[in-house]
Amino acid sequence: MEEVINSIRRASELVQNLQQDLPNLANQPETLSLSIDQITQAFTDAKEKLLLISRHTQTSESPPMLLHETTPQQPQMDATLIQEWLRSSHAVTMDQMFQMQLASMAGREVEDSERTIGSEGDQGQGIHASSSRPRRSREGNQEKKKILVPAPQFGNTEMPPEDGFTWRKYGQKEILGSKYPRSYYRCTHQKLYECQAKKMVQRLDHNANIFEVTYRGKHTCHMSSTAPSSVPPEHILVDITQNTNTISSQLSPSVNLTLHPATATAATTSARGGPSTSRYAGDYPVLDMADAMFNSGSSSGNNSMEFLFSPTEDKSDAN
DNA sequence: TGCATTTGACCGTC
DNA sequence: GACGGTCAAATGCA
Repeated sequence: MEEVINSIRRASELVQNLQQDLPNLANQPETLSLSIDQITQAFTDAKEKLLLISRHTQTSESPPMLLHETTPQQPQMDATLIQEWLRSSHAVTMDQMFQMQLASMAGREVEDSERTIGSEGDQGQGIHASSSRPRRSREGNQEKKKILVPAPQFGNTEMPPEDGFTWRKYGQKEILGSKYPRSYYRCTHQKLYECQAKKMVQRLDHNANIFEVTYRGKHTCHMSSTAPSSVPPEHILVDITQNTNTISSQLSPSVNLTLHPATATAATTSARGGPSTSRYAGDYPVLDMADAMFNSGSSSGNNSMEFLFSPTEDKSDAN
């Protein structure tokens, strides 16, 4: 543990040095980049050591545990951070993840106030004043789950990392007081499977590298036997439809993302590859892979590599 | 040809 | 009336 602390101290020192030298380094991008790399490396070292300690503790003291079943204490925060990092396909650096953590903590205040607003209840019950176009009532009391997701550094940085579902963009809106527009997505299979899941994506004003993603509604597209993914991502459905407050009060959603071995398969990309469309065969494949690597002794009893490369399911989309 | 994205307009809520 | 969420025609792409 001492090594971890030393690594963190070293990283902190580097950050302080960088802050002091920032005015001088502003014209030296290469030096600046090098400095950032050093900081990143220091934090990464600390994280890796923490991970090792965490693994050791977990295997020696307690049975494997689903992450969301743990209490949001410090070790859990670390695991969350690492998971977020893994989930972003290493597209963000570890120090960005720390930024995210800070941003997320700041976001709690927003969510607290939102909770108040959300609890006002649904007043619209599908009464449409207009006859020109049938419209759905606003789902005011629908459970929401707000999360912060790092923007990829490579590829399409306009979109947050894929989240295991396929989404179709149906709108974009400039939001008052926000620098960046909010994008609206619904499940690709909304019509086919009457899937009501939706999400809104918006960059944070103060940190364009982080997306605030708000999920609403349940994914029902996995319930059908003919559904595109044969395994219902139950853990995610639960997260979306419940515990809005609980989830919001924690660091990030990944705290609550149960790693379901049965859902893990290699990731595939859309044949059409639309920028906002993500198609994972399973859910959070990167997380699953990490789970396989780090928690291979889980209660499932499956060989971790077997579940990673399970040949059992062709999860290609029904599109 | 079919599906996804864009974008202006529409509509409900406050 | 302002704002946010949604619709749907137009457009793009493979």
